[in-house]
Amino acid sequence: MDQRSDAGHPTVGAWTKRCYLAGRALMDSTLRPYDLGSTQWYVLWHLAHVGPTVQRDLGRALELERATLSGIVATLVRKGLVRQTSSGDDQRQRLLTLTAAGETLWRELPDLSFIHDAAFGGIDEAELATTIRVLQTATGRLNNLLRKE
Amino acid sequence: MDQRSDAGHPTVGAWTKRCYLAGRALMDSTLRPYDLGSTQWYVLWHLAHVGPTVQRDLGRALELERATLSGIVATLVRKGLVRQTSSGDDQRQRLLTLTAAGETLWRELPDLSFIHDAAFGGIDEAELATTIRVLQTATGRLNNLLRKE
DNA sequence: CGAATATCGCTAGGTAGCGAACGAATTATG
DNA sequence: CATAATTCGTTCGCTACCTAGCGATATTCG
Repeated sequence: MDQRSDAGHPTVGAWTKRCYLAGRALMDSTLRPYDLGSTQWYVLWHLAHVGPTVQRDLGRALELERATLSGIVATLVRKGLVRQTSSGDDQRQRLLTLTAAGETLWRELPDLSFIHDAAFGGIDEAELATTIRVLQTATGRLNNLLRKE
Repeated sequence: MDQRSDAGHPTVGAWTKRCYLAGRALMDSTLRPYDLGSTQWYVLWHLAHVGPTVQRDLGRALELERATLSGIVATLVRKGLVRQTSSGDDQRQRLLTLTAAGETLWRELPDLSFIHDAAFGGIDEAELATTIRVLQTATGRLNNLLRKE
C-alpha cells in the first residue's frame, strides 16, 4: 500500500509502509544467521517469556490469523524448536512448548529491542504519542470499514 | 513486526504494522471483485496515468525490488492486462503497456483514494505532519542500519 | 438428549515482499 | 579494443500475510 498522492509528495500511508517494511527488513537481516524469520522470533519470544501457550491464545497475542500461525508453527516444529502437544482441556487445542533445542537457540539469539530503540529512540515523547494516536485512529477507521463490507 | 514492548503497552512499531496491514486489507477487499491485488492496482494506476513505462522505472516509482515487480508483472501479463515489449534503446529493458483489456478494466475500477481519506481525513494537519516526520526519521535510521550490515 | 452452531487447527491457493544467482546486454576501465 | 564490472529482468526459494473450506471437537439450545 503505497498510497502516494497523485502529486507525488509523501503521504502518511506511504511512510507507514516504508517504516513497517524497513523495520521488518532489519529484523530479518539480523535473524538471517539463525535461519529465523521475524514472526518466528515473536513465537519463540512468547514461549520463552510466557511459557507454554495454547496456539489459539498465541494467535490472539500476536494478532495473527489461525492459518498464518499454523504455517509458522509448522515451520518451527519442522526445525525442532517447538513441540505441539494436545491440551488436556480441549481436544481441539494444541499446546505449544519450546523444545530443548528451542531453549538453547533462544539463549543464543541477539536482543532485538535495539531495533525499536534505534528507530524511535530520542524522539520527543509528545511526538511519539501523537504518532501513535494518529495511527491508532486510522487503524480503527480502516477496520470499521472492513467490518462493514 | 509487532515490536510490542515487554509490558504489552502499545508501541509505535506495533501501530505502524497494524495500520499498514489494515490499509492493505481494505484495498484488497475492495479489489477482490476485480480479482486484483493492491500492488497490481498500483501498476495499472501508473500505466494508466503516466503511460507506457520501462519496468526498471516502474520499480523505482513503486519502490519494489526487481524480483518482486517481475512476479507482479508476470501475473498481469498472464491476465492479459499488460503487454511487455522490448524497448528500443536498451535490449535488456522491457517496456510495459496497458492492453485494451487493461484499459477497459481500469475504467471499471473504483477510485481507491477514499481509503486514504477515510483513514487520515479530518485529522489535524500538524499532527499528520508530525506523524510523517516521525515515520520518516525512523525509516531513515532503519535503512542506515540495514546498509551497514 | 439431540441437533444446530461455534471454535480450533489444518490445508489449499492466493498476493506481496525479500535475497541470491544467472544470462544477456551495456558500460567502464585498463 | 578487450576485459571487467554493472545493470535488467527472470527464476528459485523463502517468510508472512490473507480467505475459504474441511474435519473434529465443544457448546448451545430447542
